[in-house]
Amino acid sequence: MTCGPRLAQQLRNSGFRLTAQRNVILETVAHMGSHIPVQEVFEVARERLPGLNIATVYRTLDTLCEAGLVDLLSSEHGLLRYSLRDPASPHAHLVCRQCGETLDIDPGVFKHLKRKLEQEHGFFMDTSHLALTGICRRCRDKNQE
Amino acid sequence: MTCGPRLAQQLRNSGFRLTAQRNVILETVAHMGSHIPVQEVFEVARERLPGLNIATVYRTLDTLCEAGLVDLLSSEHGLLRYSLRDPASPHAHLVCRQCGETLDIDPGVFKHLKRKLEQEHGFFMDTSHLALTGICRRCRDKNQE
DNA sequence: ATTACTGCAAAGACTTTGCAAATAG
DNA sequence: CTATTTGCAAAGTCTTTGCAGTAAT
Repeated sequence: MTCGPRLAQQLRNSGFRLTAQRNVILETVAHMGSHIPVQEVFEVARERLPGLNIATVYRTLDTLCEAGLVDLLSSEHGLLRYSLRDPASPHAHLVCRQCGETLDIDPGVFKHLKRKLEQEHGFFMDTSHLALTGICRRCRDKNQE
Repeated sequence: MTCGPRLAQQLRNSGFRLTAQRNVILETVAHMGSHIPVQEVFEVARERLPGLNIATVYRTLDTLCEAGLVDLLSSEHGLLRYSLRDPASPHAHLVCRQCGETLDIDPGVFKHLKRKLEQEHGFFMDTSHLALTGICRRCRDKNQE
């Protein structure tokens, strides 16, 4: 992956020290996509850094948030979930409330809605890392059998 | 309030017993609006039912979910939040991430988006109790000073 | 009379914190 | 060298569960 070093540099520019733990955690998040629970970051990162402690993962993700590298997202059920913040390709997710599958979509579909909310309510909607809940086709078909 | 008895009846029709605790909790949720954390339901309900235990509130809200009377929502930070499900007037919220103010809006604005997601991704979006994050006009103006 | 429901207390899950040892800069 | 960061363990929060007593039907 090419974004690892770039992100690490970005972290240093924010005045944080670059440690092995932060490096691995950052790369882990970068590889795992979006809406990742802390526990999963921990499990994957620990494979590369066996001594890693989960408290460090919590602290590091918080640090990465401060540095603007990841975002803390709202979650379906009391768990902290993070996503890599990627200004180059903002995106949104469709999460099936039945099977949990998530689809990444282009946030272009929100243009119409966004404009409408601005005009009608003076509200400027965040369209990056938005997660919409619903039912995917497969589950829906299954339910109708 | 006129919806109390109606909701209680609905609970019974789902095969659950109607107890004082459930009655009070149901009315509490009905009065408190949306995105209410469990702890707040507990505090308000306990004023009317001093012996009430918070475990009962957790269990009851779960029951009310099963009965389809309330919805469990996704929350900004590891807390369970519920909203009354009101089939007569589904609605969505615009939440300002800066001042926290929430605006209730008509879910009609999602029609276009909903259709698009169905056509392009086979995804059937939930449009009741949706909460969108963004910046309200007031905060935005303030930020630009 | 039955069976579901509640309160209590204890356990569980997730997250945060204090502190001494380790390490980046 | 110095200030940050880490691992560990302990504490803190929020949520769930077992069980005996209570109440709804």
